[in-house]
Amino acid sequence: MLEHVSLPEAVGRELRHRILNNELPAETRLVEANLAAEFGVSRGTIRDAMRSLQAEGLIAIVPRRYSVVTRMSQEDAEDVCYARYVLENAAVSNGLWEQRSELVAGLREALTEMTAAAEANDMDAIVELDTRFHQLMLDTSGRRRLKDLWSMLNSQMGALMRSEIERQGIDLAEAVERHRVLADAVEAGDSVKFREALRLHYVEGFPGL
Amino acid sequence: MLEHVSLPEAVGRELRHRILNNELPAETRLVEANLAAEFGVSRGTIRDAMRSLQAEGLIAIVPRRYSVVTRMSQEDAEDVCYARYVLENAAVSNGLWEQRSELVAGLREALTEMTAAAEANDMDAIVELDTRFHQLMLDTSGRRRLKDLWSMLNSQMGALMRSEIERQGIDLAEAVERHRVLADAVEAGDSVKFREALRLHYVEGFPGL
DNA sequence: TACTTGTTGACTGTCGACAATTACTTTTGG
DNA sequence: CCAAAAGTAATTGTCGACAGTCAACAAGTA
Repeated sequence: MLEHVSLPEAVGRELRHRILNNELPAETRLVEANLAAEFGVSRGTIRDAMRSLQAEGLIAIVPRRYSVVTRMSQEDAEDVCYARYVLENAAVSNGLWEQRSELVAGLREALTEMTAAAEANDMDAIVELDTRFHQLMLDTSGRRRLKDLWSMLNSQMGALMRSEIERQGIDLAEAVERHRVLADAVEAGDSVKFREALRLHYVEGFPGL
Repeated sequence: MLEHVSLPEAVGRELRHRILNNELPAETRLVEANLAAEFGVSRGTIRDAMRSLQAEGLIAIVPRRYSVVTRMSQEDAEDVCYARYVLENAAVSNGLWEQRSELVAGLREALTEMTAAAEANDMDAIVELDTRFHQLMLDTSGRRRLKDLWSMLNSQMGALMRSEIERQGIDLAEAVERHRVLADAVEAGDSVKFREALRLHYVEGFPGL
């Protein structure tokens, strides 16, 4: 079954993709009329899409002025990672350890694909799989708001990971390994070990990958 | 200095107010054209405002169908409270205890006003002061994302408090007292006591007031 | 020169109209 | 009498145009 994708949503996806891939680097100004012409839609549609991106923290809208792609400072990076850490940490304190068998299966599958993506140096896949991996944990917690809030941060996290990886040339294999430690901790049902691994994942190893 | 209030923002405020005051009860359908006529603005403006309310979780927009005021279940209430608890708990673990003198002053002031509002049975003021009280703590933490996420939940929290207070006739004086315990814990610099008080505040005493 | 006061151009804010979609009602064929 | 099809009413989705706002520059004043 096909799902409806409204124009604003489609535009939003495209713009998000461009921002995350640095085709629209930080500080780039987004002019409604230009984008409208490029995509062949009305300005209202672009406007709508830009609101979403603003909510995700990818762009900043200065009323009556301009919209601009957000530049993330080192401090911002730390801030996003910390927030994500807090949410995930809280999520695993809730019902995760009871019904974790299927969760583990999902995590293992994601890990397998992630390993392959790391070998192929496929950045897109890595970022997407990282999202899936962590989201699985949030889903299992059954806390809807925690998951919603986490999702809000996700785009910013994606932007962060890409830029960090490209800039500092992070070792993808090591990143995958860190996820494996998390999955191991979940499988072992060791919440203390898990928390420590999560802390390392986000607070120490920087871009949370 | 004056600040600009765009039409969508003004409309959003009014609608938010109506929802929080149950003038627009849960399940009410919001029809763009009707609201546009009532406020004397265009439908696009209403649309914009409704997007904000959706982001705040106050209404649900079903694409191409309708928009409807959200009904919160008991489960939702618990869920929102828990998320708020998680965020505040994390916030106080960061830099709050170092520079807490001015924070305490702010909390005390809010408490004083809250006491007066409770005696006057002024619901609007109570809800607003509760927001201020808790936001002060978030602000002091210096973690921007935690604060942003917390803000997202705030409207839902307001809706919750009102409905709970009206339904169950919660003792306002006791609610104020619980805030006082929190302020005391901050002043004493006792993080253990604070955490416990916060847990009681949200997880036990229900609508987090 | 420094400081204020138009003026201009580029852009966003807002609007009313039309198109598309959905839900509801009526008709039609068995 | 019922089910499928066709038609209709209600509502959202999208658009192009015009009005409002701001930054930057030009012109005028001491």
